[in-house]
Amino acid sequence: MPVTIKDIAKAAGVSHTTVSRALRGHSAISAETTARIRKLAQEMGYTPSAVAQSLLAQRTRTIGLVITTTADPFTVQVVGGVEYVAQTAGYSVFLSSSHNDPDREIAVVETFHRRRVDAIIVTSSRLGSLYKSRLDKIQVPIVLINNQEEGEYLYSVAVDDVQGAQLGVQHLIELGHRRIGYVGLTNRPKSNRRRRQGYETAMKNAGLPLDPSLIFSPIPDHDIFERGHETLEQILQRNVTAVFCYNDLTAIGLSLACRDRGIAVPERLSIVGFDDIDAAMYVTPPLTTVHQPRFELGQLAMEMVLDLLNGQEVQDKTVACHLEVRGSTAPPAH
Amino acid sequence: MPVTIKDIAKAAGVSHTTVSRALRGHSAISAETTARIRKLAQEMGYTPSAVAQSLLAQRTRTIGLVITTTADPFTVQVVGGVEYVAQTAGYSVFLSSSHNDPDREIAVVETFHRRRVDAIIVTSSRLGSLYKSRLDKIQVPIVLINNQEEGEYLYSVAVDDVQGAQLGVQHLIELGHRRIGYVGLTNRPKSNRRRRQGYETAMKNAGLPLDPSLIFSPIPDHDIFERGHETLEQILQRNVTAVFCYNDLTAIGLSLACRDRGIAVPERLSIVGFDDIDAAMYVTPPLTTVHQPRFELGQLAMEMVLDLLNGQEVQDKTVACHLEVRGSTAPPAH
DNA sequence: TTGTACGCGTTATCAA
DNA sequence: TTGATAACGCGTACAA
Repeated sequence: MPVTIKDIAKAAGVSHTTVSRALRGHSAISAETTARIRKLAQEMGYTPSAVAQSLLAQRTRTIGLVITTTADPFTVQVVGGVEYVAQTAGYSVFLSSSHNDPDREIAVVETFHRRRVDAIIVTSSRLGSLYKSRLDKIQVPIVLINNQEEGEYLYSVAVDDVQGAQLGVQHLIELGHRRIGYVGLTNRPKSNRRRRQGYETAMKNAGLPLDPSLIFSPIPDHDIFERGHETLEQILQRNVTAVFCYNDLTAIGLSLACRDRGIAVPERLSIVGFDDIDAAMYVTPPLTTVHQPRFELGQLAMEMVLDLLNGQEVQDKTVACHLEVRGSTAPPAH
Repeated sequence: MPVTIKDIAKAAGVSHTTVSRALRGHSAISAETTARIRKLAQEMGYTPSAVAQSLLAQRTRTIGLVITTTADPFTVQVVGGVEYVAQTAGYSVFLSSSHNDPDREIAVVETFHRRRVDAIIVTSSRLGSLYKSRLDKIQVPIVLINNQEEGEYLYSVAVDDVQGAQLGVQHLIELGHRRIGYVGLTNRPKSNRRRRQGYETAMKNAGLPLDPSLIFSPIPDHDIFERGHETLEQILQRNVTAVFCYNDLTAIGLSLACRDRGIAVPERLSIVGFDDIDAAMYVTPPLTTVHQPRFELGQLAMEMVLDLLNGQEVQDKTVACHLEVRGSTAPPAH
């Protein structure tokens, strides 16, 4: 059993109230007893119980962080950002994985509620709408990262998909490409729509025509190799010199298909991805891609939590991406 | 404020004791009132407070996990393993980074102690010995991962460096290599000694001579490129056809130096690493390496914690590695 | 300047 | 079958 203020009180021959005050530097305690008690506390190895303090204060200085899985590299850096800000502000972080399983995600949130966390941060949830119905029960602010669901008590921090996609497509345009394709992903409808919108904006801004036949939608069920091959077939028929892909995995699948088929990247086809996952740097050729500031997303989410807990007004935030130019893009061949 | 059993008691016109019992399925409460109270609790959105339960039970069902940084890919999978087992067993995990800063590491442990975690798991700590002195204060089991410090209350789970290194060297021997070098790292003395021991065992088992001039020790201060070049110089003078490296970063540095110098890998020099970091798969050629079962390390550490909390005897554990054969090894040239 | 008494939400003991 | 009371460790209003 850890040492309590009562133990110290007994040892010092004072009441536990005096000990409590002395340790907290209360002005109404004589300098002498304060010093004596502090020395004693030090010697006895006293550490206050955050559990008892939490019960009394009705506040735990704790937040719950829900991630999909630690195997997802995206998630990991977000965790770093959240934890960094939390630690600096004196908050502790509960971490739990949902493994992309809605039931587990509910269970995790339930557990956080039992633990009386002061706030919850959720990354890449597929069921943001679920929270709306449970929010009256969990009387706690919930910040969603990269998951824009509307609704009261629901706050969000997200990457600027439109701006990011625009950046990637502009890069291709500046290289001299004119027939640029968009390779989407239908099982992420919202962000897919936004990234496609960024693509279209960039095309329009450059005065390039929007050709619907240049929008490709691989079948999500297939693995990235199959998808890459299928998409490549279509791309080759369309006489496209460059493509912007919904994400890096899609882009890498396509790049591998090109290698299989003997299509030179970037000479014959330039490819731009989105996310900047670790693999993007290591594939051959290294992938030009739109970088998501993951650590910053985590930081912002936690800062938003702190603001909310301080009773401040907050509004949803988006974070700008930047472009990582690598080896998968070049001017068109002819 | 969340709903408490007192609120329910008031609404049901019974004492809070009855509510507590009804919710916990105590046998001495009539089936009727039990049903009535449970229904009420459901409607009012009651969730018991783990904080209050913890205070009473003197047990939080919480553990603290100290990592270096989320930027370290090794760490991340360990977290996954710990969290998986913890969640299954009904424990919640506090996660905190030390950023390899001893002062922060102390602060983190101190915070965990304040939170009254039931146990602490520490990955890749450089100051395991620090815990020995603080252990009387933190009356809690501490499990170290990949950091074998001896001492009471200190438990450890670690990868089997000797076995792993042996595996890597055996592979080279089976390919037909006879002059095999060991590239060490002096700033990790303990694991370096064990991996070197595995190298020596494998050589001896195969009846090969142990030539001290085949042991290379790059200067740790230099970056991996410099180290790679320096080591390569020495290797070329020694007429070695294959090397086993302390870790993947060292191996990759060497591989890059080979590319710079026009030394063909694996034709002219076979290279084996240790760790199996993500990059190992992506470099050219992909690195043959000894895989550390990171997730499993985390699982074992948490299982050890559960055993300890159940009052069972535990002993330190090591986990076997396996070999990932990729493109950086081949039979010797001549 | 210090101490007494109470309450935070829960469970356990004892009594009714 | 149910209820009153105490306790976990701490902070605070009030009293001395």
